[in-house]
Amino acid sequence: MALARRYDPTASEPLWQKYWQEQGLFRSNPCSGKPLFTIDTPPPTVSGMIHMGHVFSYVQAEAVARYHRMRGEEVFYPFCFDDNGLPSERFTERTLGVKAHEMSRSEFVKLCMEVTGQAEKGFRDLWTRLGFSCDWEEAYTTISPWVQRISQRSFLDLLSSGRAYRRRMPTLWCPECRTAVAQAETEDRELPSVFYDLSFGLEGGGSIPIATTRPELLPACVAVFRNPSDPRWAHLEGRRAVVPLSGRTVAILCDEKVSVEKGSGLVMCCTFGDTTDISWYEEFGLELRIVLEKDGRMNELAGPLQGLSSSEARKRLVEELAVAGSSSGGKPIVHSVNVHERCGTPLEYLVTQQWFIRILDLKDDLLRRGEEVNWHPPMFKVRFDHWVENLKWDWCISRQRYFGVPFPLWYCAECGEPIPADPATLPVDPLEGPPGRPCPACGCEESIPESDVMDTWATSSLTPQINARSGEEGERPGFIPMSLRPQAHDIIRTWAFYTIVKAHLHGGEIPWRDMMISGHALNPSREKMSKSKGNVAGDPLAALEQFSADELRYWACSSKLGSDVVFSEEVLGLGRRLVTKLWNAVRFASQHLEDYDPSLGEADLRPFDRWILARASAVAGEGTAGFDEYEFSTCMRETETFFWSDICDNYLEIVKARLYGDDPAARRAAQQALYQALYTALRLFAPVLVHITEELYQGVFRRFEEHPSVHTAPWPAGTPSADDERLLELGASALAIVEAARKFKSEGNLSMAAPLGGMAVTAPEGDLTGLRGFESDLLSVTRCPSIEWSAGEVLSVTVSGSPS
RNA sequence: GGGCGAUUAGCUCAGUUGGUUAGAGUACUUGCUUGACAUGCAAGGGGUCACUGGUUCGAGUCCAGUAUCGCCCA
Repeated sequence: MALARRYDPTASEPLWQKYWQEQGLFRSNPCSGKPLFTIDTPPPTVSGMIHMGHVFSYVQAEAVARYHRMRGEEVFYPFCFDDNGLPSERFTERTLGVKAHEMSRSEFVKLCMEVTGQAEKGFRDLWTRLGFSCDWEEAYTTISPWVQRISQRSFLDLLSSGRAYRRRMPTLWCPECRTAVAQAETEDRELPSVFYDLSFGLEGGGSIPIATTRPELLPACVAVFRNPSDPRWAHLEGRRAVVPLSGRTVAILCDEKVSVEKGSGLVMCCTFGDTTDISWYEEFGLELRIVLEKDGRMNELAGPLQGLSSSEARKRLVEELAVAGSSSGGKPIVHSVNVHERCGTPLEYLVTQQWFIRILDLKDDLLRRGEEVNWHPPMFKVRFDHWVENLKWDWCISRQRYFGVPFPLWYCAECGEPIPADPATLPVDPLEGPPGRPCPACGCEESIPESDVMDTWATSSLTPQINARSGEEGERPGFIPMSLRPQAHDIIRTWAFYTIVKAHLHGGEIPWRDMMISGHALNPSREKMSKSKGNVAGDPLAALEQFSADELRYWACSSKLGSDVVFSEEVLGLGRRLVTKLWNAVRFASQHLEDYDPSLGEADLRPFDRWILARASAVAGEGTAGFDEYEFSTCMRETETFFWSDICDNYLEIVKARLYGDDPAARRAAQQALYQALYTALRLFAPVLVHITEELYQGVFRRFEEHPSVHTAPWPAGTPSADDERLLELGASALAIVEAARKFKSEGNLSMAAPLGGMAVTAPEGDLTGLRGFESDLLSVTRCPSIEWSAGEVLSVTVSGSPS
């Protein structure tokens, strides 16, 4: 069983991945009777971007899965892909250089399937190379028919319970993607703009200054507002303003929402420039003047500007206003603009007909659900709470797009009443045929299919129901709430939030008991990596050419849960160092374990042997406590110290004399403790350093153990006894004696192998007997002929050199 | 503007409920070819725990405020 002189991860890692796959070690078996630990893996969006951020958070969750498997739990750990939806569409458009609206829906969907299928293969290869223990038999994609069926059934349920409603109203609209979007899909960006000073006329003579960043919305202006407490404009009471160029007149109204400090204290209200405009429109019953079309271009209300994009229109209008003397120019500013997170395009507010899930009335319920979930680390619950408290819109779930789950709906051609699909026929695409039943309201036989598709989150918020096969053949009762949702903190407002919404609406429960929230991987300049910023460092596949999977995993698990971490080659180098050290230490130990007999008990163990086992126990206890709180880095740190410092630097050096010596009992005791200590360290490292630990397990430990893999071996339980506590104290004192000897040699520029003349040790009376038990090992490790013991207040050591 | 988090050795970070002299790795210095490993081993130097107040016998830790940075939401 001699191990090679060097470990070659490039050759070994794929072999073990293949071995696990062939052995089916990670297939979950619901009939095993073991306690279930179910993981609601968030299906990554298939948009062609695999980056270190994915590796970072998915590896952390994977290590947790391995830990629970070793704890003897039945781990359900599926993998999956969120392939439907806008990100995939944009990815397909980008990859193939096509535009969705330039072809039929079915043609485009076909292209999307091909492109995402390719990308999914890339993901799967990457996860395999990282040594993931997910159950590929449980893989699903959100576009697959049975997932669509669950998603459509969810919609029909919400429709019949009155939660889903359709309304024509101002909605967030992306002119680039030409679809409605939800509040969660927007983000604020600081963008440069110009604050223009316009001059409005007053009916009956005079003029008033109005500042705006959006002069192109002048044709949509329906009122002017002032703050009622602003004395400057009190004289405008009851008067009307004249809109420049067009000469239309609009009312001058009062509202507290007008900022007195900003601009001139007068603002124009256009339908719609922002959410304030929407609230004024609703509150004051203003006229609706829509000038922007769904593609972001001006319509006939804009007169000569018709057909121009809003930025072109702005330019032209500013020129015309200058000529007409209605604008005195503007000053450049930087302000925060609400943009679509997928494409960065500033959002418009258009009046369109959309489907919504009513959630604004559920804030209290949702906050309570958030309370029921265990958040790790807890601070992220605050982010969830704030999101819920600040919700402004019901959840808009309809998208004027193509590659998504269709609404299972038609509308009556006569009265417009929705005709839901028969649940038995799901999944359906209404574009492919009629509903097969008449209008429930008027009996009319003719129908118009709904051509919108659902928001991708409407489906991916159902991952617990998908994993539970809710309403499907092979339904898994009692699956919800699942044990764990691992995810990164950027998708709390989307994935976590929507999933909690759906679990609340469908089952009146929480989707999972625990959440573990990962941080982000940062590039070396400490910036969040994002493709749009072009600052992505460390492409995972490129990194796997340079570093082994275990090294990457070491990096991902070396920081506290939830904190953002720099992708650092330095930390990867530490991982490499540790893997090498593990290899060398176990290789050395294995040379002395040829004749190891595990059946010999612990009766002959010497104090240092008992000490290293007590340390193993203590470390296992801390590692276990860490993993139970999803703090994998605690386990890694403690185990690394135990392995490197206690086992390698101290214990191995101490027992070398016994291992090489000719006292069989002393040697057997060292073998016993060495084996147990290393086996414990190996298992504590196993969830993270998955390949090297398996290689060492198979090469050295397997012939003494019954488990086919280190990853199915039992997790070392740490239950230090009272005796252990005492041993740890005495061991620390004994090591202080070793340290004194080493210091003596180091200061004398001597080799550690140099012999000493002798040592005089003073120790507290109560420790003396215990310490003398360490004597023979102390003498051999320090190369010292004898120790003179005496009682004293505190431990002190005097070393004398060799007389030669 | 509101909120969350961070600030500890040159660098990257630990520091549990307040309790001796604040730790690790790395970098640095000086040694050591020690019967696994020089990707190693030993020893050493290096910190006003961001700042200002407060509570306490005692504060890196608790409280209030300030500054800088990051993130989330307006």
